Amino acid sequence: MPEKVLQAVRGMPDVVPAQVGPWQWFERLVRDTIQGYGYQEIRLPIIEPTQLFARSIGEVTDIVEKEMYTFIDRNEDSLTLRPEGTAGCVRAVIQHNLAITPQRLWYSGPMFRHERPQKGRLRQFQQVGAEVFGIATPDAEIELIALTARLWHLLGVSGSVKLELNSIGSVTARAQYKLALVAYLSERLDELDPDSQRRLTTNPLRILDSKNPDTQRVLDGAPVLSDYLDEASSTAFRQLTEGLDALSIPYVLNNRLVRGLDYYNDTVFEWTTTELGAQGTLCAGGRYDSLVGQLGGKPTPGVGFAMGVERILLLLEACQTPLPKIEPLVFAVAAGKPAELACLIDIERLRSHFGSAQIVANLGGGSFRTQLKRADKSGAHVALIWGETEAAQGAVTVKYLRTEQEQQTVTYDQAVELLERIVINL
RNA sequence: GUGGCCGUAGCUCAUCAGGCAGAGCGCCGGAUUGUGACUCCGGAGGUGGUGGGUUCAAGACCCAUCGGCCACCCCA
Repeated sequence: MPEKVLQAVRGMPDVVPAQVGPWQWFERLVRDTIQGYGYQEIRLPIIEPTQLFARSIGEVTDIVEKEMYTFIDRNEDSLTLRPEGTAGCVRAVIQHNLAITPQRLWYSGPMFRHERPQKGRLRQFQQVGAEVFGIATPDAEIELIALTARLWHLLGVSGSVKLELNSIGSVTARAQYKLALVAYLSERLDELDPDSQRRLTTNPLRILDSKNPDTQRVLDGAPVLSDYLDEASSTAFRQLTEGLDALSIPYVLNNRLVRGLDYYNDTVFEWTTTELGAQGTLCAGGRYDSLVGQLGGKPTPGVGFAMGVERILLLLEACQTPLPKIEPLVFAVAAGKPAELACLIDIERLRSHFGSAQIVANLGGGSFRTQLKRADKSGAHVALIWGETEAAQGAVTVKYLRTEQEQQTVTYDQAVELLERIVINL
């Protein structure tokens, strides 16, 4: 079966130019916002030793068991395309001793999970994450949540997102709770859905966020995690909610929110939306005070979150958030040999003068009519015209494409002035 | 990984009781040989996702495969 057309790997789509506008806008906004809180960017490799993920995410999680892109390289080492960002970030922090003093870090890039693609779920997807190392107090959580809340506001989606919060306590508290939960659910084994029955032995806490209504009904009578929290966890959680109250950030307490990765303790949170169907989690995170030590570093508390960029972009679309348009300032039109050379020289001068404004040249010749059609289609504010007449008098014509203003034939310097007036009004 | 729906021009979609494929938009050219958007005229573009089967005949029916969508599972 000769495959005629090579196509992208399933679940790993291209982002074509027509779609790239929202990406760039989002990326800039996120970078500025995160760095505005004093977070520093860290750039991490896409591939890590398989062991790193097995040991951090948890051996019995779905991610490690069946979703990782793992391969043996030429040195016989087992490597894995990262399924999430925290593990690699922690590895780097340990390797470069970055947590001697408290650190705020952020990163972005592609993650890989072999799942069946659907809306808001891809095999290669983009995440932006932020992590705080060396801070054991809940002011770190408050800051991270405030940061994300600010982002939703800036993106114009704050009306469509909801913050869910929980504390899953310390390792020992959770172990005790797990016993109680298993004891309770074992009594009602036949009332649980098959998936939950299976998880009773593998990962009982995950039963809590089962979507099965019958299972949820069984859980109504189950022991509650918050009853098992020790003093320190309860105090920290109270301080967290007090901070959010002070900032008027609304949240919903969800004592069945447990999260899928094993390394969390105490705080876990999720920003969700109902606009995107089944894949409603936009951003999620929590505290992981034992992970650094567990991976061989000096015991250092950590908190962080990761957000899924594609999902947020889908939400922007659903909310019809208006995006700033980027259109060319100038489309340059020229005809006739001397005029083309004059144009060539002048548009380079314009680019030096106007910096980041788009100055688009016509390529490949064509009649004036053709070139002006291209100018119009480009969305440019003005067409600058170099023709025989202009060349003869060392001038250029400024033709306004978006307003009723008359076109003018002027000197280069005057043209720059006219363009500056447009730039100011943008 | 499981289940359901879907796959026709660059895009949005028609057609059909199985009889050699169409529209709108977009694109290119012209009316307007130095002036875009509106209008008019003309044109290019499809081995009907791919491979196989049934049939005199298949884009339409059957199977497989690839891809998309939706849900489950899981998660960002």
